[in-house]
Amino acid sequence: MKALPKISEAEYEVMKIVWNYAPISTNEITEHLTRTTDWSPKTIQTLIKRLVNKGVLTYEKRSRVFVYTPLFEQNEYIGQESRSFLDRFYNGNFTSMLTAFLDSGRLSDTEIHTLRALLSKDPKKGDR
Amino acid sequence: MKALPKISEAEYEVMKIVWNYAPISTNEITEHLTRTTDWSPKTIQTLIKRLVNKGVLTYEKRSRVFVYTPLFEQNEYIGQESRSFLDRFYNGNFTSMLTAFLDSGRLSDTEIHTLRALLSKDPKKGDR
DNA sequence: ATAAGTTTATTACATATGTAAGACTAGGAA
DNA sequence: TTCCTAGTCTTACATATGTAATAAACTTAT
Repeated sequence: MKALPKISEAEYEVMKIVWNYAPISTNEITEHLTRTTDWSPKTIQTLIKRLVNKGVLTYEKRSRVFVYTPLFEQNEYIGQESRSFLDRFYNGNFTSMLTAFLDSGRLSDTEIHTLRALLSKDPKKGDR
Repeated sequence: MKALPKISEAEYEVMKIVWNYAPISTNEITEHLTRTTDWSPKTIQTLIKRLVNKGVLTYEKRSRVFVYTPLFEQNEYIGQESRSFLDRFYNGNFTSMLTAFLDSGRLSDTEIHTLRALLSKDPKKGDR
């Protein structure tokens, strides 16, 4: 799996919308984002353009409007980011991260319970 | 807890050394980093300077050399980064992250076992 | 006291990012 | 067919980051 292009923080906000509603036009993206941010439509257009240049989005021209589609799944991207995050801060070790979270008391008893339940489920076949 | 300054990727490499060996001089930092990176000493000095400007490091002058000390703990910083990472990619929800990892088969059976053991330990008193 | 050398400070420059205005173009109305 | 306007493309500018060279300053040996 080759490395996916890096998506900046602002660009990622755009992508959240696109992943959710693709294929989607500039105007639709803008509508969504002006509700959650205070960005000018011009700014949003710049971000979309950059995402196209980076190879994150493609578009198709529908009469006078462009309609955008992502070139890879959100999950793929989140997976890549998660891996690099774990590498950077926990030596690539999920266990270290959990330990740190437990030690810092950032997980509620309920959450701990949920996590334990998740881990006790049957593993998927073919993992080994 | 106020937000800690943002540390860039290259700067973080410097900080890993400083957190490990502080108080530490420019030269010592440089020695460590030239072993693991191909950065010029000049580059490393720039990074150190920026860390001081950002309020990540202080220094003390020992005759002609500066000796640096971090202004906050690595754990604090990793905690902040972890929080913002979880927010950005998993809606602040640790459980979602674990689910994603389990689904993508990125955790070995052994690791799953370790995690479960961790979660079954007595919780620390005073958490609730 | 001064020169030499070591260490710190200033300046440099390209790319990335946040944020946006202005120029250009093509589809649709007249 | 022509013009208007919505929509896209180009340009802009400040800050951040990666990467470093050059200038200035301070210690210490002479």
